[in-house]
Amino acid sequence: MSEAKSADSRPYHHGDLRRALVDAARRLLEAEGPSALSLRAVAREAGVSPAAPYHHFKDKAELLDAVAQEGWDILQEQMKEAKANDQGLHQLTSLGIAYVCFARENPALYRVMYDATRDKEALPEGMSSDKDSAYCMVRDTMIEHGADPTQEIHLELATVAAWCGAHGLAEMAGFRQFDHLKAALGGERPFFDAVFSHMGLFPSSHDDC
Amino acid sequence: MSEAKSADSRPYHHGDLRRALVDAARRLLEAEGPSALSLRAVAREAGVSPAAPYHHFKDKAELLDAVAQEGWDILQEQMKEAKANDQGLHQLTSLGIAYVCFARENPALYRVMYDATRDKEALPEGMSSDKDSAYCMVRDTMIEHGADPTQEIHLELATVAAWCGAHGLAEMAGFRQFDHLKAALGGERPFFDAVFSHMGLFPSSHDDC
DNA sequence: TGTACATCAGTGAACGCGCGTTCACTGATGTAC
DNA sequence: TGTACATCAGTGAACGCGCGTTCACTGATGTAC
Repeated sequence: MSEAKSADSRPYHHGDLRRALVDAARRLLEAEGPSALSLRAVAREAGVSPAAPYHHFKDKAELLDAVAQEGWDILQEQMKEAKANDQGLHQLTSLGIAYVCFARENPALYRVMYDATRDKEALPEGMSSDKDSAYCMVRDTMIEHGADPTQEIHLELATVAAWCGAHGLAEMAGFRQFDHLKAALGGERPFFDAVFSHMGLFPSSHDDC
Repeated sequence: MSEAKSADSRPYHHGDLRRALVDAARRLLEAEGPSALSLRAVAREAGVSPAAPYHHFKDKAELLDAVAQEGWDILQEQMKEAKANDQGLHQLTSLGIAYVCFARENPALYRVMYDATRDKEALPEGMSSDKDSAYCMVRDTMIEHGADPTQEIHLELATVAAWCGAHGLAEMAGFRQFDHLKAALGGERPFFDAVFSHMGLFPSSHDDC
């Protein structure tokens, strides 16, 4: 797992240690879980002394922020792709499935993404009012599919409701209790699809079959 | 905050240290957050030596389990009460609101309740198949209100969808981003109600006004 | 009623550990002349 | 083209800390006779 190279193969100066540290953090995260994510462990994983990260991050929290930020970037990228690969009413469900799949494939990263914001009492990056934030992508998709953009409160509530459903499913998806449902429905994605279709907001991709 | 009493006011034997430790843990939890919940801190808060808890719990995890268990008990109690105080279609929304309010009032406890199960890869207590589990309460309420109990998969999916929505909202409810929505709607409970009503599964208590 | 004794539930000191962070340092790099 | 020097990005040892857990202990309690 470790990226540490033998002493003579790596030059004294790293090149892009900041990048390497964030990568190391992500590797550690998925291999050992969020509780293993100490600054020292990240430095170790990157093959560097415990003091080295301080040339790139003010403190541990700043490193975690960078990791979380990258998580949101990737999630948004994957949602964008999912939306582009689908049309019509299914787009909203595709966004939801992309969201939940991301969380399933990167459970520890997903956790860090929310923890980083909870500690700061700030917004998760993905829910900011930036045009490309994941949150705005969901809201805009709703508008494209007929939600009335002038009914602001209604629109926001619908977006929040969808987001809550997706976040809830993302955190629950791993419970064993659902194994038989996944089996009965033919896999994880059909399971997600079916749960979304029961949420009212998300048209199921099977509704029109 | 500390329950420690002066040396001569507390007898050498505590009486019910197990109880006192769980209480101390809950106090610590809400005052300092989940990260402050060490075994030593709990013992300190209970006014007892760091070794004392080992006469009542095998290790730290077992204490945490007891705390989580108590959390589920309280949540289930509050949901039961909420259901009893409401009738008809609103019952489901009442359950949801009780759930989210509990999480809002005990955010750190709520976190521990889910963390304790994640670590064991087991089910959360509240989602067990016990007759009085919170999960079964939601499912049974759906049946009472017309869901077809013979369509097992459909019924389970609907319950899961509702649970996901509630969990998601429970974790999001504190974000500042929603302050203006809460204000516009007249408080937290109306906000929760409105989000639930956008989830399709939960009839809003305003739908028939 | 009094006493010996087993059991239970505490104490407090100690263990080894990994953590975040700081510090004086040094090796590599790039720029001015 | 060569050299002096400032700057940057690493090192490795050290700091103090709080943690979970163990250990030999001791004070209080309850029971048998």
